Amino acid sequence: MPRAVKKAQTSTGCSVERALSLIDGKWKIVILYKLLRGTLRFNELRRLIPGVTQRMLTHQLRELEADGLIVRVVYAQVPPRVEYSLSTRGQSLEPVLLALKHWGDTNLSSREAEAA
Amino acid sequence: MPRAVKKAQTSTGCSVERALSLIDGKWKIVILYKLLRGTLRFNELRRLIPGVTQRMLTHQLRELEADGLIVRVVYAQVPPRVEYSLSTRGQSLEPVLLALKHWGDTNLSSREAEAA
DNA sequence: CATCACGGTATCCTTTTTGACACTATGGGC
DNA sequence: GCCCATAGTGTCAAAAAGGATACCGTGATG
Repeated sequence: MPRAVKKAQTSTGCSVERALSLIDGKWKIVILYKLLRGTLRFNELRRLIPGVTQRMLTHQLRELEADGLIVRVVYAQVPPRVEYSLSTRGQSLEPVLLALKHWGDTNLSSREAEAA
Repeated sequence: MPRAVKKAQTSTGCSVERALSLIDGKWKIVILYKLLRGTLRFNELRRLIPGVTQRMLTHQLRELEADGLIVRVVYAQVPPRVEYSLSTRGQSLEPVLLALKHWGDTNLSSREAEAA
């Protein structure tokens, strides 16, 4: 998303905007979506999301973590092992994620989505 | 939102992404949100959304129209009169908009939103 | 010894988005 | 005649986001 408003900046003030600023980013929703089903490691996410680069994935994960939507757990092992999972707050996004998916499934039947 | 995926491009294929690409843009959600309550004219929207510039508002409205989410009606008058309202498809987004707002209201109490 | 996997970083470049600002047509009001 | 409002458009430039590519350390594998 071009970018939503900077972190919780009460412009129009509405919570919708603030909410959006947290899930704004080309991959965030997908990441959250994949994590709905459970914990995943960095490269598992990478494989589940075709097209994302390492840099982008790292970047988006860090932002999600900073916004308290996901939890990052590092295991001091070699090779490194880092697990990502939804935080309580992230889990509370489930209804939104599902509403979005439902809408997409219902109103965007692949290509013939031109009928207003 | 920096930008979601280009128009309905089945990357991860998931409908969530496609749905997002339609509502991606710094002002789209707010516009749709304002229109939930009914038809509005260009300058009414402009006044309701502080911070948006004429160019941006026009731009976002055109994209929403192109995606079939809103309807634009021009009255051949002077001064010009253009009314915007949600299309059927746009209206079907209501659950998503509300879920988002509800989540925002519930999980983002202004500033103390740091608790994971 | 060379290579692979893991989970990143760092750097550079391009594309996309957004913002600033000026300009337009027309009719009415003063 | 001059100014106002409406609903834009056009151009330019800045900022932000995203992508490509290379590199790192370590231990196990072959």
